[in-house]
Amino acid sequence: MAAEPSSPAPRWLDDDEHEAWRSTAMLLIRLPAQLDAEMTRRCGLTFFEYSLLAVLSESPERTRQMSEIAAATSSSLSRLSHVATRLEGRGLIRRTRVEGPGRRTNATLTEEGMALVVAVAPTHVEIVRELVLDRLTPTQLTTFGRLAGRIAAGDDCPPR
Amino acid sequence: MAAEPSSPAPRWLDDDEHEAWRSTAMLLIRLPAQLDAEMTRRCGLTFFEYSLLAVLSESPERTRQMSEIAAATSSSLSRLSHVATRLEGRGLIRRTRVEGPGRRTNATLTEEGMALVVAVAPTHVEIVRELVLDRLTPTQLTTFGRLAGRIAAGDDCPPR
DNA sequence: GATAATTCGTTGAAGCGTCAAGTAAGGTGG
DNA sequence: CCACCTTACTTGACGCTTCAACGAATTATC
Repeated sequence: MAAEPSSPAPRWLDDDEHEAWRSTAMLLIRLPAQLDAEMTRRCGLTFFEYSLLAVLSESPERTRQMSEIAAATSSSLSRLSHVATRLEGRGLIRRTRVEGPGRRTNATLTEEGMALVVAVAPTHVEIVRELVLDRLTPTQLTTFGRLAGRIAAGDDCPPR
Repeated sequence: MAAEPSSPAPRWLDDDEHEAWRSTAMLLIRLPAQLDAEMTRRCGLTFFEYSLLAVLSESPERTRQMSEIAAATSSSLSRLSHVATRLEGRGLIRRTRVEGPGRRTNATLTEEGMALVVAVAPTHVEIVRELVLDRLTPTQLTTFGRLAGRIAAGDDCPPR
């Protein structure tokens, strides 16, 4: 469990970097937990579940192929499949095999699912405002979004 | 599972807000997963485990009370306790009851634990650089850190 | 000086995500 | 036309986090 293969003198963080990293780490640790907690408490859906339903609600026919949803939500197909099983059990979505070439599966938002998305959407934006957007000025927010995007873009993101 | 008690017309997001939120959400979803994956792969420790060991390594006597560690790592006491059990099993830390008033427990970094921290620290900073710091210019990084801190500060953080 | 309340920590069960393997449906090359 | 590869999705087992309940040690209350 040693370090990397022959490390060439580590570049330690200077004070500015250290401070920036501290704040960033704090954000990464706390925000997701807060968002998820509030969503679950006030909407009965995890953040990921809501995202999934929202993606479907914006899709033609409220329908989309599983692998497309996975890409849209940055999740593994496996995770999506598990969550879809649960949401299907709750009657919020339905899965159907797509006729034609390949082994494709579509997920469709049911009426109940659509009703739920409509019902909780206001609460969702409110939570996002409380915990993120309203904590910065519009100018700061734009700046933050652009920088966050640059970090997240991760030209790499190795083929997981 | 309806919306909030009598919602007063939701303030939907404008285009700028929407874009900022998209980037932020992307960051919150991807970065933690990437950081954890790299840490586990290259260091044999999750990010949280490393943080815990690092906190101890910087403490006097390499020792600190459980509840203090929980606060320092923004984790629940329960989570910390489970992780401590595992790390203790690996011989990286040791727990001892504190004599005196109250029911306090100290965690101490063992020699092996300290050796591991020293060994993987360079890899840890390298990962942080690759995935975060080196993706922005120093100026951008400072700005980003300040804004992240403002969001994460969350004067609220309701009594969970 | 018992009862209750507070603080601190552990534990077990349940839920969710990941990983590795399996399944399904077509395509490709020999 | 059959062995093999690729893409798309599912499944089961395992590990980690959370939640709720409990246990330990002291202090406050009556």
